[in-house]
Amino acid sequence: VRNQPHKPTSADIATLAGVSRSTVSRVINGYQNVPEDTRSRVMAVIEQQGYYPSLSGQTLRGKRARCVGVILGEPDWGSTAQAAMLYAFSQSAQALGYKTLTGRAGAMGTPESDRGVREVLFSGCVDAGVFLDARGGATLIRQLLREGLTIGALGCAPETGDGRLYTVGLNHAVAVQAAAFARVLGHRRVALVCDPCSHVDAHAVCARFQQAAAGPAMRVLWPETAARQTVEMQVAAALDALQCPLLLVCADLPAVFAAYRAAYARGLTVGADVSILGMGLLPPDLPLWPPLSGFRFDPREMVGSLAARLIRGLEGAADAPRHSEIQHCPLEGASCGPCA
Amino acid sequence: VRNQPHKPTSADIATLAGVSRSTVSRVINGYQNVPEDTRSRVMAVIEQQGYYPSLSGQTLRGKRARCVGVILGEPDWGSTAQAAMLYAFSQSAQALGYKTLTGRAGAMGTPESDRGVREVLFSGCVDAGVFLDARGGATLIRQLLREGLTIGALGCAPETGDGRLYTVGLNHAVAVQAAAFARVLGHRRVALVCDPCSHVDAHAVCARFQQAAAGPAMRVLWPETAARQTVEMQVAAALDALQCPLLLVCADLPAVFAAYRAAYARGLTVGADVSILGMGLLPPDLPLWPPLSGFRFDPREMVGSLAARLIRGLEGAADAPRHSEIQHCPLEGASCGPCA
DNA sequence: TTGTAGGCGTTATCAT
DNA sequence: ATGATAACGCCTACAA
Repeated sequence: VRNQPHKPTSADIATLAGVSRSTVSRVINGYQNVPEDTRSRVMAVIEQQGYYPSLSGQTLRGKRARCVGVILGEPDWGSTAQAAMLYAFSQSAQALGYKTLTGRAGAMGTPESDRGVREVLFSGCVDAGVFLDARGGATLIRQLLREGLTIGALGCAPETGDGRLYTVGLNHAVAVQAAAFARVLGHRRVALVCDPCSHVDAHAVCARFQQAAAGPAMRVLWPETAARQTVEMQVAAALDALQCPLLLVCADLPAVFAAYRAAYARGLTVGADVSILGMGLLPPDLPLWPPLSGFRFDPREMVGSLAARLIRGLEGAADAPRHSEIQHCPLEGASCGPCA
Repeated sequence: VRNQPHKPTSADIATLAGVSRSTVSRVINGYQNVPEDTRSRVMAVIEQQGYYPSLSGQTLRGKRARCVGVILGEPDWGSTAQAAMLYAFSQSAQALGYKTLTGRAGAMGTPESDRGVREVLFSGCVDAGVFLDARGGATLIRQLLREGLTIGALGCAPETGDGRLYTVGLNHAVAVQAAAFARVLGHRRVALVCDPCSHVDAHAVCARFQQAAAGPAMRVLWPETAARQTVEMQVAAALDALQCPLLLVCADLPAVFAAYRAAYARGLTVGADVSILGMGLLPPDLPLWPPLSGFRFDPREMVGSLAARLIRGLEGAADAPRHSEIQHCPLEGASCGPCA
């Protein structure tokens, strides 16, 4: 830290404890071959002086930094979701004794963004890098892996082989279950809604739903144009195209919000005129009325799994799975009723 | 980064460019006295080799790290609000060219938490520390200031004198305006709701509202017990104690959510039977129906102001204000109607 | 204009 | 069991 009067160093501790710097280091790092009385004498001085080893010194010397670099995605995109992930990742890493270093973000794929990423990952005080939104970064990530880095990524296809890429995905079977749910309730007119900026798995789950649900008994609306339209436009288009009662299947949080807003704005009753089904990464306890029905994945579980496996891998465990799929759980709401 | 084949150092660049390490350093740091052809030759090698200076080496040598340590508050408390602040702070800092290092958090005031804080701030690769929830940490912060650190803090009284403590607060005048608003609409029965875990300013604003509004024309309910009760309990108590129509003044997001939920659950019409007025740190575009009325402060503006002044101070500007007060703006909703 | 040398705080190696 | 030493990558005062 700059401007600091004098932060004690291991040399200060050594002098005060009447030992050498090596012995202080041995105490800090818990070496076995240091007798109890020496150890306690040194520790006393450390406590009393408020000494903390310098991370710069340690990493320079080649020690593990116990720190993960975090790369955020496009700032304007899904800021709520990304904020939750950043926070959850920091918490998970902290619980495992790791710090996180967050650096410059930007639109993936531009030279400027690549520079920002490398500035963080090559800073020398980071053991691995995590991309909270890897879309558009596949080339960069492969490059970094070739250069020997350990990487974690959200929204990125898992690597085959023994690479050091850790990934996590949603169990796509949720789409089959959601389609069955809609069928049992008798819905015949269904529209899929998904933010263009959403996690890649959201789009995959939509595709899977369409495949599982489409048939003579059910018409599923999911226009090509959805990938370029805001959720508000998608919802409006669905309400214009389909007759009530209809079902909106929302694959992410912005879609859910847009569906509720549009229903209220048009004076439609949620759960009767318009049914809303959530299916994707959704936080618990949304302040919606009526409460949301559907199937949700927990964002915290997702990043928690990534953090845990990545750090286990960093600690040397060879058996940390490179990829995991998280499971959904039902949301017992009232936003999706039987089709009148 | 560990396990990396060979990250090029300034010595490698020097050899390849046919100059000495000092010249490479001069190029990196933009010294003036290096001729253009030398500079471009060195830069070419740097680009081609993908060289990035080691942060550890730089900070060890005494250079500014351009990195701010971020201390989170209690994990379980107000996680949504805190996630938003962490994300917003990282973004603001990044925009100013600073990284953020997030380390172990914990209940402030315990020895274990102090250790975690110091581990981050004394790591040697941090120019300042920011507490996103300084409640309970006043002693520690004063201690750190005495030790010469630069600190930013949310929810902490500003320091008088020329200390290096940067703070930010809400303009309490919002309470006066909210009280006037309630009076104009003719409300006579009012209850204040505020999460016990909320930002300190939320409680202060509540107190100010009570002071500004209480009188023969208006009864303001804000029991002592509120500080120990969940927002759900506070809302329920208010609805039981006061006759409809009544006004719930909500000083934070959990309070707003609880108010809407309770109204719906009891079959009361928001804006008629129950009016809801938001007054505090609230995100924009909440998916509430009817939309929220009230006065909101922007969380991003708050941390943005803190980040900007703190970093200006770190950059050597003597005139960066130590404290700032952010202003509220109206929320044009329909959740607070005239009292029938 | 450029190179040389010393040191920032730490730890691994070697010698005692 | 402990101390001396070198090295990690970088910056800067000084010398050329």
